[in-house]
Amino acid sequence: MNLFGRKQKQTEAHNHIADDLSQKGLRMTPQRLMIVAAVENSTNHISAEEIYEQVIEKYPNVNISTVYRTLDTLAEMRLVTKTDLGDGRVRYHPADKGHHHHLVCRECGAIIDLDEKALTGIQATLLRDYNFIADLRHLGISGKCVKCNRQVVRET
Amino acid sequence: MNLFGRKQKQTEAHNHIADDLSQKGLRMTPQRLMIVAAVENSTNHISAEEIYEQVIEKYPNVNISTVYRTLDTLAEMRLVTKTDLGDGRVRYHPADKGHHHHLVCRECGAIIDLDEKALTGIQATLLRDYNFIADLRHLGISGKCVKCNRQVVRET
DNA sequence: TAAGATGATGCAACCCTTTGTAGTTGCATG
DNA sequence: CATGCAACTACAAAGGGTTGCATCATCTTA
Repeated sequence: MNLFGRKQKQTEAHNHIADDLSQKGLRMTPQRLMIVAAVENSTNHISAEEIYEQVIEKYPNVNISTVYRTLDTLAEMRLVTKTDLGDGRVRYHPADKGHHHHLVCRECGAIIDLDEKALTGIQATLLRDYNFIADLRHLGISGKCVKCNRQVVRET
Repeated sequence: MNLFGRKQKQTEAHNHIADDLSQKGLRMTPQRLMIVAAVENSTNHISAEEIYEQVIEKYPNVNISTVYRTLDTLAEMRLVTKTDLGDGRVRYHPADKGHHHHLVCRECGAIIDLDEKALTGIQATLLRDYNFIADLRHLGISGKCVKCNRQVVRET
């Protein structure tokens, strides 16, 4: 599936996103085309820097601030998700490729994928008790994995 | 209560933290003394920049990287907590002043305090199903508050 | 098709934070 | 008290990300 979950071919995908953009009075530019393609073609989560490097290979005068601005725009339109795993750089992911969360081990850096259903309970709680619509897509939760915890126990 | 929840007077608090430090082979320095005092005296969450400004008033040649390194050390020792509310700067808080989470509205920036008990359920789930010890102290959850959600509904 | 309006971009500067490094401070041991 | 070692610090530089601004591109309407 592509970024939009409808068609297979990139050109059609881009036509579709171009539609989405123009519905909001925004425009599809060559820069945005390449940024969208980079996110779409990444197998897993991709960083802004990695997107930037892919883009300037074909279009060397694009600025990285354009990459960030485009990604923010796409995130606002809910076409991509931003995830802060706490390692100092934000990762991007096509929104239709499934949502999930990440358990990040503070010690060894291991990343454990966590199904999004695991948190639907608190999402409901927050809505009911706090009138708050929590956006838990691609949440990064820090902590300690079993392996690292065992090590501490051994040492002590 | 002070940062350590035992004595009232700062000097004693600092003696106590000095003990904690030296137990780990670390030292209590004048810089650390002032940084600890700044976190301790803040009524709510304080940023590194704010701590830095307090410190250099009395000790003008302290560098901000020392502030960051000290805060990281204190966080590792679980004496302070770091919270990323998503506004581009991390806040610090004495660990013994109670844990809670924050619901941050993506639209208006409102911050709703959330009791830490609200998330103990998923903490247990993550431990049981994923063998992961989640550190949910002072978590920042982004989303949309009722007020902003109502506005969108009205507009549409 | 010309004019105005609005969106998008590149560039430079800046913000917050981290990191490398060389020099210092303080502790422990002989 | 000298020596060695490890912790600590200031400074500078860099990293990831954002922002202000002037310019450019595109769209609309007449």
